[in-house]
Amino acid sequence: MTRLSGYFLPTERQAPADAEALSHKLTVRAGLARQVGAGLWSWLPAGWRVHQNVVQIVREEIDAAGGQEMLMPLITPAELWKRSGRYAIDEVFKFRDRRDAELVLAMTHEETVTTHVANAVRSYRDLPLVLYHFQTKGRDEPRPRAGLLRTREFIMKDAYTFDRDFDGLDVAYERLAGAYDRIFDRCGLEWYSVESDVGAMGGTGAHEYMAPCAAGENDVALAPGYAANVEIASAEPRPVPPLSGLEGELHTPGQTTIEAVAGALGIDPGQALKAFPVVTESRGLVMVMLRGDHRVNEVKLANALCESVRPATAEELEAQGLVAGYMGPREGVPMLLDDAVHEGPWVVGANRPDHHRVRTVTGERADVRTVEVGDTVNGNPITIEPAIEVGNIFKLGTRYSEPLGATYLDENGAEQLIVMGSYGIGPARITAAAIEQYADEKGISWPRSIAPWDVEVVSLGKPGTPERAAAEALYDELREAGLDALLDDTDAGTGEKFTIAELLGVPLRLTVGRRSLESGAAEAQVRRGRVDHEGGVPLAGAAEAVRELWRSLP
RNA sequence: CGGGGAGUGGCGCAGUCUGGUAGCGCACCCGGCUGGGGGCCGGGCGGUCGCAGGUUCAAAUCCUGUCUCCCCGACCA
Repeated sequence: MTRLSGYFLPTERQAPADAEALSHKLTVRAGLARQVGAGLWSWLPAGWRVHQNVVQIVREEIDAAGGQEMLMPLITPAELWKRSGRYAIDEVFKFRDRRDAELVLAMTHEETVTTHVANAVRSYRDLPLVLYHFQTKGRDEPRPRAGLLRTREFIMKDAYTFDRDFDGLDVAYERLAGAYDRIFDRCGLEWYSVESDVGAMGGTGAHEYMAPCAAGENDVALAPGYAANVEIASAEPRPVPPLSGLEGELHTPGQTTIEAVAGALGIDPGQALKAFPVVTESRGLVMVMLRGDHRVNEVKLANALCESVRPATAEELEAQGLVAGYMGPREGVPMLLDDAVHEGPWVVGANRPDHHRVRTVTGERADVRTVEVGDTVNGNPITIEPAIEVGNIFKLGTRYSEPLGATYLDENGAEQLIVMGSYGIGPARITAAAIEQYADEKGISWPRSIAPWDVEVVSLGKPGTPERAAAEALYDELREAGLDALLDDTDAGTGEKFTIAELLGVPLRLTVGRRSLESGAAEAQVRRGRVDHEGGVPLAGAAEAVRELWRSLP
């Protein structure tokens, strides 16, 4: 029973001055959520309805995939995190209780759930398992941003699978991936899954579920049949003609950038090589060489070298006789060539001021560049677009079962490590993504599956009038028919009611006023596209017509 | 963490440079009109200027310190 009079829906005509992202502005303007502190938000009643709708869809699909819902605490002993090795992560909220015991706000629940499984599971007969919960996560983000998009406290659905071996994990992973597909479809999002980086976590496979939108924090490379996070994407580079007409030493005074060198020599930037000196713990200085028109991808580089990298310092360069602005291959400095760098010839730095030279290059090769627009995959040019990560699935393997001692006895009585997967979804991000993807200049346009209400009845009549009575009757009838209806029975003016209805974004709006009484029908407008439904819906026996119309909505 | 910006009624802002005791629009309350796109008229309530200290006869305004928030980047299971 929801009447707008008396409902806590504080709308704003203007967005907060510091809001940038569309979903941030609309979340506040439509009275869905309010900020408490940096990255800390309260859900207001209307917003919480949306969140709950998303949660219910997720719950149904994870249950259907064999999930068993439970609940683990937000506060956890630091000891667990020290054992798993995650205590050192900066984003972990750490604090102490009155007895000075160290505690942690869980950022996810691998440690906790694995401990339970380690204690309870003894035999291969106890596996497999899919356990999950919806629980608040604490993350001390260095930079919360964009309203609900990146917060320091948020509810996540995190699921964990426990299997006897990697084959079992693959099966569970595929089943959960199928559930994820259905979840995002049902939520009405435009989405795709992309391969993602597993590097630091030591997993064996991972996908991210991305909802494209302007406020997205991730860049995704797309081509027909291909989607990958730019962090790890691979593609064929734009071809460049072989270098010709130049050889030997080149005088390039003051030309310290590829653009300057290419401009002065009249060559394509892709015919010169760029040097990117990095330092790793085990290798020391490594000279990464890329085509001049390409950029280093540090995630791919770190993955290729199997260790973290940092840029070399000026002192380290000098010690090797490398000259900033004119760096090139040099005796005694190991080189790593990007895959796009063939043997040559190339224009490269000569390692002395104001000089480049032409030469061929050889060395270890790896794909370490960032893809860019103009590259191709299977002959198709790629595009790159921003997206919100709304979910991720990850083959953890034994990353947690090993340190936390989660093992079982197999058929032969031999102790084996349990093989795990983890699967996260952020309902708040789904909510924000839906706003981002479908909002127009008037406000939000919810997918019907997650909308705070199914239908909004705008009553234009004053209390006591026949128009108002008709609106009330319609509202009652819709509710009795099982539709989730919102009645605007406030004494606001007509324009204000319509404006707020469009801001709030309920998928179907029915208007009952004088005209309705004359025609015997309530006007119906579909929020998506603001399309008037021809003839409206009859006031007599409206529920059936409304239900049918509602079913046809996006 | 680096760079930039901002804290003045619920929201959006002006006032700060050039100290003189706080103002505008919207919202809100009361009355009336209006009643199909945040309508109109009239009358009201509400802030001590993020916080602390200092200078001064006098501080939103000048000085010092501090807290908070936002944006870009770094970072980000």
